[in-house]
Formats: sequence, C-alpha cells, structure tokens
Amino acid sequence: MNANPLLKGSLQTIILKLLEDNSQMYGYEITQRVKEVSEGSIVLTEGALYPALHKLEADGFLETFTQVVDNRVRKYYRLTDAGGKEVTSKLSEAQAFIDQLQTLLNLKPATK
Amino acid sequence: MNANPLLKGSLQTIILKLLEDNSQMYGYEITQRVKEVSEGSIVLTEGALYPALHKLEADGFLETFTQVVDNRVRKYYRLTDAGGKEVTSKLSEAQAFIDQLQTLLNLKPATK
DNA sequence: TTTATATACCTAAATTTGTTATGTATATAA
DNA sequence: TTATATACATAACAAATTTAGGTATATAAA
Repeated sequence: MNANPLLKGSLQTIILKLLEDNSQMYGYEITQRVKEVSEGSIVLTEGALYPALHKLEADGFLETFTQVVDNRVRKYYRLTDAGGKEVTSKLSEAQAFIDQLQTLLNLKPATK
Repeated sequence: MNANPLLKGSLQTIILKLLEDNSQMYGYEITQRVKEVSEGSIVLTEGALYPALHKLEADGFLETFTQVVDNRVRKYYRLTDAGGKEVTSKLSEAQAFIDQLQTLLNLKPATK
C-alpha cells in the first residue's frame, strides 16, 4: 500500500507527536489523520501501526483505555509522563537527521 | 555503530546523490565523505554500504571499474544514464517525504 | 438480502534493510 | 610488532516494515 522506504524509523515519532497534540487518539484515527495531513502521501499500514502502538505501550510511553462507540470498541492511547519526554527527544533527533539529510542531498537553499 | 533507524530507506538516495556530484567514487570514500559532511552524525556501516552498492549496480543504476593505488585495489562507481534519472526521481521523493514529515511533526516554521 | 465500503481491532509470514561480527590484504606510524 | 588507516567483502542476526489474512459491526447500494 505504501512502499515508502523513507517512512522507516519515523513511525514511532509520528505517533508520539500526534498524541502530544491530541491527548487521546485511537489507532484507526491515527491512520486517518496521517493520511489527511499528508494529503494521502503517507499511508500507515495496520500491520505496522498496531505493533508500533503495542511496543510504545510496552515501553511505558503510552497508556490505554477503551470506549464503546456505536457498539464498536475503540482503544484509546494517551502519553504517559515518560512518553511526554520521549516525544521531545524523538523530535530533536528527527530534526537533526532531516537537517543532515538535506545537507547531504543538497536540498537546502543556504548552508547558513 | 550507527543505530539510526531514520537512516533506513535513505542510503540509496545518499549514494546516488554523491555520485551525481562527483562522477566517480569508491566505497570507502563514500563512507568518509558522508561522515565529514554530516559532521560525524551519519556513519555508513560497511555491511550496509557494500550490499547497497552491489544492488544499485545490479539494478543498472551504477557501473564500476577498478584502479590500483598504492598496491590497493579501489573499485570505483559511476552513474549510468538510468542512474542519472534515478537520482532525480529519488531526490524529489525524498524532498516530498521530508516536507510531509516536517508538516506532521510541526517542524516547519510556516505552512506557507 | 447480499454486497460493498467504512469503521475498528489484531496477528503471522515474508521481505527489506539495516547492524554486528568477521575475514582478507596492504600501508604507515608508534 | 602493534595499532590504525585504507579497502574490499560476506554472513548471522535484528528491527521494522509490507502483505495477507482474520474477526466484527454499521451503513449504504444493488
């Protein structure tokens, strides 16, 4: 569905950032939000998303609670305190990597 | 050595771009150049680099020739015509992805 | 009513792409 | 003679995906 090799490694960061901005979201909602905001160019597959959410929870960065809406169960995620710190860390890592990559690929207008 | 999950997917693009700018480079030279330009923050491991070079050659994007310098063999790579087109394609993909990622992560100063 | 689409979760097999570890070999400085 | 730099390479392992499949409800269309 996606076939975007560049996505690799940034999925956790995307999830954490969305939960920093929204306080609570469920899995399906995350896929839809990413699709919207990226205008369809970044599509999260469920096979990647759910394991990533479970791992972030196992690592103590997310906590969950369920809610039933229209007879369907939604599993909501929210950041823990540790998760809040992790967002900051991941974002600065991402920014640093993007900067270096843009330099290497000459995708920056000016070096200074 | 590296442990940078964000690198995944961008290695081929980095190699192709360097060869667009330099016309010919050998493997070891590529690792050193990347380390220099990124100020040590992006380190290409040999276990990733050489297989990537071999794959790009097998795909017809690179061609090779050897040269002996100080009794040591250097294997130089250069872009083929197909490789030249591939660089352009990979660079615009990378730029688009970086743009979307920065939007998602709110790492952009202004949306417009 | 049955089919398709959207919503909503999940897991398992296979694949891609990297790291880590190891091997070979020469040049050079300590 | 030892360590470090240069220069290539492959193999075992690990991580993070894709692809494919499964379950279930709601709703609109045929």
